[in-house]
Order: sequence, then C-alpha cells, then structure tokens
Amino acid sequence: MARTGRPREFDRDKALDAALVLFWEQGYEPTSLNQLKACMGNISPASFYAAFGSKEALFREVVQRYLQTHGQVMAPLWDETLSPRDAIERTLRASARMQTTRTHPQGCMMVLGACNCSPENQPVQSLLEDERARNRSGIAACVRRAVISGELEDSAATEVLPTLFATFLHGLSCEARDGNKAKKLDTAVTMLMQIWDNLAEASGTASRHS
Amino acid sequence: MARTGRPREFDRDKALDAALVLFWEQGYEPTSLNQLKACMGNISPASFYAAFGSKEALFREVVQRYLQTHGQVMAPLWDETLSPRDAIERTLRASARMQTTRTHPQGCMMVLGACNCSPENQPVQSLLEDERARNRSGIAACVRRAVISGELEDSAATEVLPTLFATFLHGLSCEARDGNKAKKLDTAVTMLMQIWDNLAEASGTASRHS
DNA sequence: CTATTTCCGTACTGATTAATATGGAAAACT
DNA sequence: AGTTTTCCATATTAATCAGTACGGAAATAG
Repeated sequence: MARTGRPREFDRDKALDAALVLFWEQGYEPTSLNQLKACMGNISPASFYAAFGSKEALFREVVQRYLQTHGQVMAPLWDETLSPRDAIERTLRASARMQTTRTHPQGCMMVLGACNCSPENQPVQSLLEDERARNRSGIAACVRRAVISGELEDSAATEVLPTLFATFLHGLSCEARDGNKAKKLDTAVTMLMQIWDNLAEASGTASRHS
Repeated sequence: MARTGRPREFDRDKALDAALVLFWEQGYEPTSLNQLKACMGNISPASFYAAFGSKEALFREVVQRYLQTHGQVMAPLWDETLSPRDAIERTLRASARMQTTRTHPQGCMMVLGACNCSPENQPVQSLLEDERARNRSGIAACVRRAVISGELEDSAATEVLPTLFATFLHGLSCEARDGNKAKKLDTAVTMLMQIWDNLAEASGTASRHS
C-alpha cells in the first residue's frame, strides 16, 4: 500500500478529464493516442500505458467518469421520490441544458461517442449501446410507475410513450451538436410533455367515468 | 464522347451501391480503402482511383446517391400539394419505416454517416450537417405554410415546432440503429403528431373566437 | 549512504492508412 | 494490321496507427 518509488509527474484525474473532452468531441476511433497524450499533458507512451493500460481501457474509464458527472442529468429517472412525469421532464430539461453547455463538447457522449466504429471495436460500441438501453428502461420504469399509480392507463398509446421520449432524448444530441440553442430545446421539451398530459387527462376522464 | 480503349471490367453503379452500404454501416472514417475495394468487387487501387478519384470523392458521390434513393423519404417536406401537417407526418413515417428496413443498415446515413471525425475530415462532417440543416428548413417551411394558411397561429409554441420535429426525426436514427422496430417508431409518430393537433385546435378555437 | 521501486524520454515495433508509379494486357478506332 | 487509349495487377510510397523495449533519472525505504 505504502507507495514507494518515483511518483507520477502528471495529475491522473486531470489527464482523464482532458481525455474525456477529446473523446467526447471526436469519438472513440478518430481520437489517436498522439492526440490523447498531447492533451493529457504531453505524457509519454510509457506513462500512458502504465497509467491507463490501453486506449480502450482509458475510454471505459472515461465513460464511467462521464456517467458520474455530466451523465447525472439522467438520475431523476431512477428517483422514485419524484412523480414519474416530473422525473422525465427534469431529465429531458437537464439533458437539453447540459448538452448545449459551451464549457464542453455539445451533445451526449453516450450517443455520439462511438457512432462510427470498425468491426474490431464493436465492444466499445456495445458499451455505449448498453447505456442507451439503460436510458430507455429508466423512462419505461417511470411510465410503469405512472400506470400503477393510475396517472396513466395501460393502453397501447402508453406503451409507446417510452419510445417517444427516448427518440426525442437521443435526438437532442444531434440537435445540440448542430448548434441548436438550449432555450429552443427546452421549449421543445415543454411541448413534448403535452403528450403525457393528453394521456393523463384521458386516464383521469376514464377513471372519472368508471 | 465515343469511348475508346479498354472498357472497365466492373459495374461502376454496383460498386457505388456496395460502397454506399459499407459507408452507411460503418461511417466515413472507419471504412478503409481495403474494405471498399473488397466490397466493390475486389477492384485494384488503380481502378478505384481512376473511377472515383479519392475516398472523399467517393463518399460525396455516395451521399448524392443516398439522397436520390433512400433519402427521398424526406421529399414530402417540399411537396406543396400536400397539406403541411400531412407532409411532416408522411416524412416521419416514411423515415421510420426506411430506417428500420433490414435490407440495408439501420438509421439515417445523413445522421450516422460521419458522426466521429478527425479535424482533417471536417469537410465531410459539414457535408452531412448541411443535409440535416436542409431537413430542418424543410420542416420549418411546412410550419410556415401552416401559419400562412391559418391552420396554426403564429405563437411562440409554433415557432419551436420545427425543433421538436427535427429532434424526433434525427433521434429516429439512434433508435433504429439500436434495434427499435418499425411499428413502435410509427406509433410514436402518431403520438407526436398530437402536438400539431393541439396547436391547430387552439388556432381554430382562437379564430372562432375572433 | 545503498538498495529498491517506479516513472519517463527515446527509439522502435509491425500493421495499416490513403494514395501512386510502373508496365503489360486488352479493347477500340483507323 | 497498326495505333491509340484505357484498364488493371503488382509493387511501393510516406505517414500514421496502437503498443513495446530499454535504460537512465528520480524519489522513497532502509
């Protein structure tokens, strides 16, 4: 445990953050080790591999860091103290704001981070695919809660609600990357939530009739 | 005009189609010339460069071909014989169906074809970005038509309608690529169109009141 | 101090990248 | 036939890719 020997000269956390930004901006494959080493403080190949193992291992670590920081905009989906509708709305609004913030690359890294991959990097692609699947199941869980609580009725329309929200959520990345402003996307969220309200009203009417 | 000399041995059109599928599946950068030449009928480098000029030139040609075939699902947006609402609905439904068809890669090539690019390939990225901008302005044109015809009123909500539809449209690529089924996405379109109807109804009510 | 341990600068690996050079074969025109 | 034109197989280019080998420098432990 007591670390002996020469201590590393660069800040591992800072290097990780720098790599995060680069991967976020360019995606996994086009980002070269030379670029990475440069932005991580001109570290040497020896230092890089000693500290992070490989390009793929670094990327996996970067993804974890992203999820624990910027990715926390998705957290409301699993917060059962929030009403299902509120959870989804908060998630969409926070995502829209985060993805358009200019202090880092635009769009969501889980959507844009490994879009274009050679067959050999399929595992990296799957890593992000799994995260997107988590998003969908989080939304689906909210809808399920709303059905159980009676806020929504268990109809065919309710069943595709998760797909609708997920499509919009993941579409935000494209819009943010292409330069759409936070306010516009936020207002779009407001309008999208009308669909929930339409269904909730229908359910309320139905239960009032029963 | 009269072509003399030895005729080329491979079918240029077939080769272009094969390249289209490969680019569509993997994206611009990860697709190597070796892969391209292989799928285009094991043509030689000499044949490749003689016929297509360069990887980027081939990609640009592929994009044009895509737009003239699969990309025609966007055509309703510029068809003024259709009602604005119908134009958007047809576009979304046709996109959802096309992007989930299993006879070719899933998702839209204009969204997924050059997501991850090195700085040096920025021009390629911009090429697709421009096409996505065209999509947005097509949707915006439909909304403008609806405002002029009185179907929608000129409100703040109406103003973000294009952003809402564009976000959904471009989000379809992510959902299709991740394996969502045509029917689910189509039903999601049905629900999304409710927002148009909400606004149209409000406009109708307003004009009835005036 | 010496011994140990880790870090890092440099050089280098083999593989792959997009793109070219060369030269013979094949087809068409005269 | 003879000439011209194009096509294509092969070999090769310089650059870059991710990842390693090695050896001196630096810091801690005793």
